[in-house]
Amino acid sequence: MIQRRDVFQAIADPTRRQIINMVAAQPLNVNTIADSFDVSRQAISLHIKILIECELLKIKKQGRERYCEAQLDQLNEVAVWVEQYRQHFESKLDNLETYLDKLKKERQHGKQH
Amino acid sequence: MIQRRDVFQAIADPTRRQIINMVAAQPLNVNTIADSFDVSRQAISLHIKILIECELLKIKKQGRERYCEAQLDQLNEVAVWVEQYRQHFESKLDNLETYLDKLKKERQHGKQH
DNA sequence: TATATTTGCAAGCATATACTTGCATAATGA
DNA sequence: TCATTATGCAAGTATATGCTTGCAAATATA
Repeated sequence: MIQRRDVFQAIADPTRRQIINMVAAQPLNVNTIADSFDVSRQAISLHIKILIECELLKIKKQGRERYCEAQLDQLNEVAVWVEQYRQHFESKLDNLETYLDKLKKERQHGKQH
Repeated sequence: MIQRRDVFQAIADPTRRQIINMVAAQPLNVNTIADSFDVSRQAISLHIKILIECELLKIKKQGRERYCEAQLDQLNEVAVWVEQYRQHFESKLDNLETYLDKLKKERQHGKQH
């Protein structure tokens, strides 16, 4: 049994998924995140550490505070893995395609970078 | 710490992901799956049990053999969760699109039903 | 400067997880 | 019928995981 630390394992924990959810909406410092949970600050701090290791989170130091920002590129790995089975659970392949077309068009003449 | 047994946790293990991969291609009995791995049959049997509990696998008994079939509807939960953050990793959009095109072409003139 | 705040690090603990070996059960086939 | 095959169940073990409490370091504030 080798110690894993990959994205799949990172998002396996519901607390970590919730943390991702919070910081995806807006960057938050460690204590603010910790306050939202019943467990200790240390417990949350460890979750954050794991998310950083998996590069799902990055830290911006601001004085003594550390702001956590979502950095979810690595989720692409999960997306791709799941997508390959989409035909198995829905045949919504076309739907997704439509969705991607829409997204792409939005990018092309939208408010993109 | 409550014992979890959800889809996210199920796919967190690389061995289980590989099992899903195998049976998604074709139904296989327990021993055939186990033979593909270095660990004991029991270890694989437990992984299969977990996948069954999460309804990612179903069993068709055939005599004394138990054939494992992929039943990946539950992966939709993961797909939906990841999709909500797609805007965060949109740069890889084209990659996925290319991938889906490939999949679609395979469907169109492949050995598909 | 003294105190409060934000945070990390370390040690310790209970439970979960992944694995093993041994044995039991049921179906198949000689 | 008896050996073989496919499989599950149970007990045991090592490591991982998620958590706690205590303490230290760095920054901010009175």
